[in-house]
Amino acid sequence: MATIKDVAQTAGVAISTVSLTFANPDRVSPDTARRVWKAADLLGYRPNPLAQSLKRGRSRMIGVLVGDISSPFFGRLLKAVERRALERGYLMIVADTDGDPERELELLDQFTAQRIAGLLISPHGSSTAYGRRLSACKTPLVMVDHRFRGAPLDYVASDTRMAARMLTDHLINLGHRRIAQITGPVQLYTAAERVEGYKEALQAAGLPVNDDLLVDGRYRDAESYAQTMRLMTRADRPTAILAASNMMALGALQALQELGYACPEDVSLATIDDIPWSAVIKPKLTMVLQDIEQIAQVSADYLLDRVESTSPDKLTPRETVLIPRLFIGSSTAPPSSINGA
Amino acid sequence: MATIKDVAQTAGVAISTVSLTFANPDRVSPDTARRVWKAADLLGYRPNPLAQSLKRGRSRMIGVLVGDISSPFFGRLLKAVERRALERGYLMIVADTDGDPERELELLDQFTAQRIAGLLISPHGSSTAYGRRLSACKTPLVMVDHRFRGAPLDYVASDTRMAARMLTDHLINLGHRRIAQITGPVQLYTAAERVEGYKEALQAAGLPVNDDLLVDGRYRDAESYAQTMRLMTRADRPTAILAASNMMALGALQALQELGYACPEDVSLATIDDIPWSAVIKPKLTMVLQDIEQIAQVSADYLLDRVESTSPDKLTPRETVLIPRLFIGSSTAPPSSINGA
DNA sequence: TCTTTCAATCGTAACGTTTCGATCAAGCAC
DNA sequence: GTGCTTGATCGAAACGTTACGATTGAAAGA
Repeated sequence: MATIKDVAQTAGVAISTVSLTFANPDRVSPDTARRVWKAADLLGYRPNPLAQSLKRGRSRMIGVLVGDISSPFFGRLLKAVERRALERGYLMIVADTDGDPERELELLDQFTAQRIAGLLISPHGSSTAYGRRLSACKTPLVMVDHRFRGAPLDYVASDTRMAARMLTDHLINLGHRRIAQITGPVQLYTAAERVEGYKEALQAAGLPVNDDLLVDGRYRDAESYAQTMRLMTRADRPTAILAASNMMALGALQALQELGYACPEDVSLATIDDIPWSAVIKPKLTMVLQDIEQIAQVSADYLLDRVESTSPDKLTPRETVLIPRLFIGSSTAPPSSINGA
Repeated sequence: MATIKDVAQTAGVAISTVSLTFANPDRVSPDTARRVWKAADLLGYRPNPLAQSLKRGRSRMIGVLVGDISSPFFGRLLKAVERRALERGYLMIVADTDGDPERELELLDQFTAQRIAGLLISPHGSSTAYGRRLSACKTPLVMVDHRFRGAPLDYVASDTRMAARMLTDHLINLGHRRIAQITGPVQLYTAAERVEGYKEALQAAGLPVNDDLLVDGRYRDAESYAQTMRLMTRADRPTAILAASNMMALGALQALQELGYACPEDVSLATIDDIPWSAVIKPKLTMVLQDIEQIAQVSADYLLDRVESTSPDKLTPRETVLIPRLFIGSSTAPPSSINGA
């Protein structure tokens, strides 16, 4: 591959002049610029990003660290982030943490060793040691979807507490009194928020909060399936279930079907997050939708703005919390008189 | 960050000795090695991958270039590839080509400029110029899922022709005679193969191949929806539909539902590729499953084997074509007497 | 005792950039 | 003609490694 040296030679100028021509064309004479460009063109010159990054101490790559690459949410997020980053001249390097904070920190180290320009992270840790590590990171960081409380970092997500609140309100309005939530792991920010939103709604309606009705589905379909099985075989089984994620909604739905409960006749089901194939799932699930592409674009822009800022750490943390949209499907209905409160 | 120089200083040895210690510990005295390791540990030294890559002319990253990051197939593939690559000490950089060959080649250039060690690619081009560009690439390449005919490159995928054949055979065995296929864009390898498998099955059964029954759904749900609408409103409508991808199966299913056709009573539907939420979709779709994790692991290994080989281009191209598995759901049944042939 | 050999270690030249201070010639005022 | 300014260009050092040839010093062979 042609190097800057070759270009300099064929253009008959010094290496530094070639470099200058690309960095700041106005500072060389029009004639020189033309000669340099012609030579570069002729040789098919492309600057070596490795050399550039080494010199500059920073590469034109952003890292993305998420809990599960293969989930539909992150799939769409990654796609949109990659597109936005590319538009702004950055490549994307991604890794899967499996939701494990240890792994996450190790990957964080690997990424920063690569001198990435910035990192989009969905943080899964909760310990203070973990928090220290996050805050100590010198490369720009933006939290997306999940958040670590107390870390003064940019944060982009949709209002997940409100999402839970909207769905719970909806179920209450339909007349439900025994509403269960299949939650995520509560040490996770989003999971905790969804519990909060749920409680808020109940309290606002003057309904008691019954901890028995909060079961941990670990954000996984299999766990949710099992929890739903347990939930629905209890004497005081709920008349409505709020699944805190789409995967868990599917687990729950499957359990209901296998137990022979009709939805929404016997039990209502509502969920957070869109399901790609929601159109063909019967019943059509009642859910709150997030604008994933919007989250992706805003977070990528936050990150790159910070990256390109002259004093990245002096920027005060920004936050965007998007309002989700309630979609009422056919999976929720008033409780039947047999089961109703 | 500590550099190799700092380590050398605190260990009281030359820089080159530190380098040698990490590269080939047996070639330094045990005492020196211990001192170097201690110093490195003390300073928290991590070699700068940018410097290493610049010197070596190759980085420890692999690129992945796919048509749609957000599709469930590639989501799972990426996850497994990333894991395997990481195990072998490589990071993954990924980009979305949107199925556009132009974009693909541009990205290929960007990736090779980064001196990636190797590239996993799902090639979407078909022109000879495109083929030349692929073959001219000096970094190791492995084709996955899609393939460019005639390029002497490693290739990993499941036997997609057989998949189509299996499903068509199944439908024929049930008694169907008018079987439509909603195909992908036929200039794509996988799409063409799926058509071939379908034709093979028909011919083997002595049935005529009717080109009217082959409609292009472009591997997209919306297109498939429209094509199904068209297909099912014809006088000689098919009694069975084979959708060449999961997305297209969903589009077709939705169209059927909206037209009021019961599946499988009025029309059978079968599809290629697993659907993550197949469990809760009614009816349970008859489909062929591919072992995506296996594809991912084999392709990553092919790529890294080639990367780490001393003469990568002398290795003869390897090929793994996995046998898919037929799952018979409840979406296929014998044709009803009214519509039957 | 004098070479020879060999393992251990070292110095240095790359890899391809960027950046900063130095140089140079031309234009201008005096 | 001298001194200044200014715009264009240049040379060289640096970024953090690797790898090769050179240099040790001590053990081994004659």
